[in-house]
Amino acid sequence: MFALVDVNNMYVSCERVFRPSLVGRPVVVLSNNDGCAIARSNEAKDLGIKMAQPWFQIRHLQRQAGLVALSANFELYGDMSSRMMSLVGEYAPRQEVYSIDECFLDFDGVHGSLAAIGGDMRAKVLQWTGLPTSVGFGPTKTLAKLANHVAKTEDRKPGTYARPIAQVCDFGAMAPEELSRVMQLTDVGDVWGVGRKSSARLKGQGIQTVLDLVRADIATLRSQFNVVMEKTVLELRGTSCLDVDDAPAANQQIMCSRSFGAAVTNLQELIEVVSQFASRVAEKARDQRSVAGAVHVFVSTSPFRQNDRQHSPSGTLPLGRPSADTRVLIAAAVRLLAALYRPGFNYVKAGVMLVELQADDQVQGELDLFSGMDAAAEPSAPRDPSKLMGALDALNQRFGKGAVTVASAMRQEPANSNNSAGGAVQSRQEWRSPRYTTRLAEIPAVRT
DNA sequence: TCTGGGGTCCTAGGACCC
DNA sequence: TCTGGGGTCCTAGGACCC
Repeated sequence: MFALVDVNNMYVSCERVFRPSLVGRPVVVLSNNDGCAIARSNEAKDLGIKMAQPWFQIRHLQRQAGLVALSANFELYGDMSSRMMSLVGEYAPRQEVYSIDECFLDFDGVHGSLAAIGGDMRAKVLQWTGLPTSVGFGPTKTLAKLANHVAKTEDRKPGTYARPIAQVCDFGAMAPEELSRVMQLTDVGDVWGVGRKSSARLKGQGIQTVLDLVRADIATLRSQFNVVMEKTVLELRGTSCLDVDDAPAANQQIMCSRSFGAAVTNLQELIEVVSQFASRVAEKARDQRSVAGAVHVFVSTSPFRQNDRQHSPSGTLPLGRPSADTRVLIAAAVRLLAALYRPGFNYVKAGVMLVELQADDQVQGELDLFSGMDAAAEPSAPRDPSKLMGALDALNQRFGKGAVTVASAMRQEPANSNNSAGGAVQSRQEWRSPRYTTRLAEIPAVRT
């Protein structure tokens, strides 16, 4: 039996832990540039705010409906997440952390009432972290996901399923006819793995509900869609195709990209920001002990600025030898950028991606053809990049992000503020809360 | 004025091989 | 006029997830 545990409205719930006055009010958390709503409280959902809806379309609700907007505080959410995950992980032999706010648990071989265990989990996470969670159990991951969805829906809109569903929803303990009824009352698009496109196509064929999908002909679906759809249907029927993955492999790609606070046309500013991104992906690569075989860079104008000429080039540069050295990756990224850049365009976004990643201890060796030859002919490759980069990471760990950085990732001209990363490229973040749990200086004060 | 930032997997089609 | 029959590998693009 599998469980899916997730935090209700994760980012908003994290904020409410430290600002209880936000409980009961419509709250949204905004994306990096205060651009869109990426998390919504139930009250905000009730106002009709959609996921990823642009802020300028809903800002009037501040006055009209008392909507509160907060800038994303990922440092806080990440820390709250690891607290929640470690608590929940105690309950089952295997745990797969699936995203920042949810995990699968494998309860194979665990005895006792799952509903009781689930209730205990929720109570403990709530008491120890302040975060509200939902729990779903099912004989497959897809069913556990669905059970979780059902529990959450019932919590938010009681009566949806005619007969009440417990706060912890266990499909394993449900009579078959009751499970069918629940499936009949659930939209096919709510199934894990059925996205917008597939949902529309399925509905075009008369498959509206989860029950319709379960009863559809699997061979036909396989030929019309793909193996993913086939597995989804098998899982909904109780045949487990997906296992809990408690030792996920290292990422195959590492990306850092961002929209700018304002459009940028100047190459020098782009070089700075691309250098910062390259520096960040280099850190991430070293963190998972990988080296990259190639660097990919893109910049783009805004499709929303209809009067602007559009230009969104991208390119990939293979590295002679795989590397996670910040200097090597910045140099490659900047070279690419210079080749992609055209003057006169309003760029609003850029990104750096590392691809062809491999484990840093499995890099193919090289025959040193230069040894004994003209030393000046050899490219000035770093002698022992790992040592220097290790020191860099240690310093930044101890003294805070950005304490030591490569010069090209810094502002080239005196910044007009005391923030070294200022300028047009700087993200807007008007309403970010303190990083209560990860910075001593921002720890909440308790009055006595 | 103002529109997120990460990732994964699958498939089709082209290049290339013998 | 008539033009084989297998394979593999790579890439771009699409769909999906949160």
